[in-house]
Amino acid sequence: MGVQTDLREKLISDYAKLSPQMQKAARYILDHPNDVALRSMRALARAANVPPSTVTRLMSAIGVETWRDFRDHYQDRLLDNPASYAQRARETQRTDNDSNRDAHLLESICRTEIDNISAAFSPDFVPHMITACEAIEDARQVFIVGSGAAYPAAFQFAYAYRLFCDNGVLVDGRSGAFGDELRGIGRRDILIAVGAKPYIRDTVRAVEYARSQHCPVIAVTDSDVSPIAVDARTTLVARDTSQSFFQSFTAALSVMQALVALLVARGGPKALQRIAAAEEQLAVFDTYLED
Amino acid sequence: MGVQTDLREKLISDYAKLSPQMQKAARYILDHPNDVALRSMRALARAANVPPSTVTRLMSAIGVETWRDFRDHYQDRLLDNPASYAQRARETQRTDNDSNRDAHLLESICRTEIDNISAAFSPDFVPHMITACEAIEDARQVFIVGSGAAYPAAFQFAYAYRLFCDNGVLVDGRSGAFGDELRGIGRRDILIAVGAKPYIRDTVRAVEYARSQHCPVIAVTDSDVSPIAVDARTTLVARDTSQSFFQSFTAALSVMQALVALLVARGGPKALQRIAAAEEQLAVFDTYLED
DNA sequence: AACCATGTGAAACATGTGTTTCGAAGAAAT
DNA sequence: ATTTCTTCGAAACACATGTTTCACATGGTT
Repeated sequence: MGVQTDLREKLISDYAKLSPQMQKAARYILDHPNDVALRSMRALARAANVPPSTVTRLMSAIGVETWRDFRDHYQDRLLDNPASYAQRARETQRTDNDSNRDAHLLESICRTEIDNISAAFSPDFVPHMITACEAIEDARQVFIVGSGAAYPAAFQFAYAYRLFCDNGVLVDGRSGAFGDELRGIGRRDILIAVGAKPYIRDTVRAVEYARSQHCPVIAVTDSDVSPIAVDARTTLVARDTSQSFFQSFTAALSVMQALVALLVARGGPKALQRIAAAEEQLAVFDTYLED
Repeated sequence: MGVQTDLREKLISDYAKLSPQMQKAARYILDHPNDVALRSMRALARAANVPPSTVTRLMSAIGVETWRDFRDHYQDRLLDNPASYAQRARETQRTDNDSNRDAHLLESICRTEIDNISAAFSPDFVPHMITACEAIEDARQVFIVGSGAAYPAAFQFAYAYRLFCDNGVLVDGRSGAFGDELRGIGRRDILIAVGAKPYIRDTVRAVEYARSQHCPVIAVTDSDVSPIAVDARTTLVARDTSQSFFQSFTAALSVMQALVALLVARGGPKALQRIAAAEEQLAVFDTYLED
């Protein structure tokens, strides 16, 4: 029985009693354990935005003699836990009892999610993404529609977009019917529609309505031939392959986030300025917890 | 420039052409690859019973600029940052002219997202996930709270959970204040709280209230020491590292989806049956588009 | 023999490392 | 207001690190 329990636990349990700066260091260590094993103390301190002395002090605060002891602990941990996917998969398959079936499922989910995202961000994807950006930048109003499981992705875009542009409209059917929210949509607007099979009727109808009003559509969907993608200005394909019964909208969410990031990057300092203003406003409303 | 294939191969193939002392160093490196990642060059030289200059010479003999490059390579291997990562990153960095900046950004976003998901599904994560499932299965009511950028993840879980269980409550502050929705929460319930830095006050307050009512909490957050995770029954850490200005809740969404998948898997055929019923109901309401 | 070529390790070097010290700044208590 | 007490970061420190330099040795070739 080791005298020292796991240093990570110690760090967590003592966290509340540490001084603010030490908390910053402790938090960085908890969030980036590999940095402890692989990088120098000073480098870690820099990354955590803390002077080196704080880290030394943290060591004695949690009862560790020297940084070296601490680092050795993390190095040992790194050597014991091979992070390799292949190795993990092999191990879980080797002992296929009941408790490991869950682990195997999670492993499989993880791989699928990564595959989906990788596929979404293929090189062919870039020009479509840029086209979408241009369309959004030129639009008078930006409507976003996504129902059911696709709603999170639509919401995410609308939420982030609102922070630096005020011409976004999330069409979620909450303020009355879909028709109300889409009123006045036209050729100078853009509709971003998110959805995968099984396609939700409301979403498809919104797309059809927009098309009838000559409003171009950006489709974030699971296939180039999805009903959402018919006659779309651009189609961003985000696979929803899932290990479970449900579709996975992880890739779609990721694409939406990437779209926002790209818009901000193209918007330059002006966009950043607006974001700063929005953040300040949120701070005024006491939305966030102070550190 | 030719991308370096695995340095280990290079070391083996050139072994015969090296001078005796360099062979001694090379042999030690081949036998103790982890020493390269974790120990210093001088320490490795001592262990190999060779002066430091020999190791430096070995570096240039195998065409590596500096010991640091060599060590980084071995560190990446230890972390199992698949070689394809580094390779893809270098390729995109290579063509870093102005026209490709967007492509580079997207590439970088993709890599970060994958990192986040990988980190979230680490092996240590499995037991926490199982604990969370058990807590949910035993709970009378399942409250889900997540504001701002975390809302998509919370919504996603609530939406999917509703398809096979009817004791889920999404606390979104829409039907009145947070307090109303949390009314009656107690020790037999469970609260799933999603949030990352900067922490939204309402979410933290919901967690504190739940705790004050002795209701256990499952925290899906960005750190073990997040205010949301204080005294939590289980903490599922989902990093939100992002290339853009915004946090990325992709990993959190993925974790929530995995939680649902696991619950269904553990629920067995009964859960599937309920899902089928729910789907049928949706079909009755003409929600989906028929093929 | 003299000569080059090559292999080698000790020492020098600038920089980086982990730790300690010290004084300032602020809060808490008297 | 004065005194503790804590927290903190800059600077100093002694040592380690990766690299380069240089002198010396060895062995082979003229």
